[in-house]
Amino acid sequence: MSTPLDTVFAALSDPTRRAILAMLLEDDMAVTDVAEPFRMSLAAISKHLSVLTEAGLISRERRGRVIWCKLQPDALRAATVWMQGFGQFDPVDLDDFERFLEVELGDDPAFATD
Amino acid sequence: MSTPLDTVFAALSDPTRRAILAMLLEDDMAVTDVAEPFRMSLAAISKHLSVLTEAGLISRERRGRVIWCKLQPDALRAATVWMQGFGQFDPVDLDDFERFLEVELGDDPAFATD
DNA sequence: GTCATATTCAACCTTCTGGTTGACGGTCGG
DNA sequence: CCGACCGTCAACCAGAAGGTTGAATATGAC
Repeated sequence: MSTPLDTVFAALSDPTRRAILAMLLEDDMAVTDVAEPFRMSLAAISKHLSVLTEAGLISRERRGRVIWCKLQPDALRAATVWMQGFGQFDPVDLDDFERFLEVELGDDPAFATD
Repeated sequence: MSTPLDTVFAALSDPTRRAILAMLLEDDMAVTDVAEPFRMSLAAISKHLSVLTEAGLISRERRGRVIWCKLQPDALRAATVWMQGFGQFDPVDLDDFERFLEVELGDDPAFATD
């Protein structure tokens, strides 16, 4: 058996999946477009999207030929409750977050920045 | 290569490790005492503690024969920054957190409540 | 209907994970 | 010094994770 918290944290533990979430923060995207910047097969990305869907972090909706991926940030709520219980967290400056994301993407070996 | 965020989220994805962190929230503990409530070997718990140490979530300090485990909640900061970037998080009621922990412990198949 | 596009499925491989057991090394008590 | 206790290490195992490729499916365009 695995709790929601298990699957959410496990989903977040992969840098490719976090990069995908960051991309979806901008806008909804088709699967093919999500896959484009990564140096791995479409099938691999499709699997990552399944993991994110299982965790409730995104939803997928078919419109015509295209499947659109949409962020579902509410799934992070339980995880946030858990973490905040450990205390002492200052409110976060969103500019920090932007910079943070850039560094993270740069660090993802599967993310083609070139 | 794996980023700090990878290892922190991976560490948190296991219910046994989250239970250990919750126990350490109360007080520092010796390894043997950490292991006591779980239905698994001491060696297995030792491995879990290594994972938590690698992630920076706890520290271990030898005093005499006994190794004391201590929570290092600062390691959660980067993860918290990441998650809060995804928005809309109300401040958390700590009573909720207490109840949450109990439910979580009850759900961990390796945690002997009997 | 046919062809191209969009996405998943299935089989496979390799590496990582979480557990086991048994042997080992450090430290205290007598 | 000796025996008991505390914790880790090493070897092993089963299963999950993350990637590949190639075939299959579904829809839209013509």
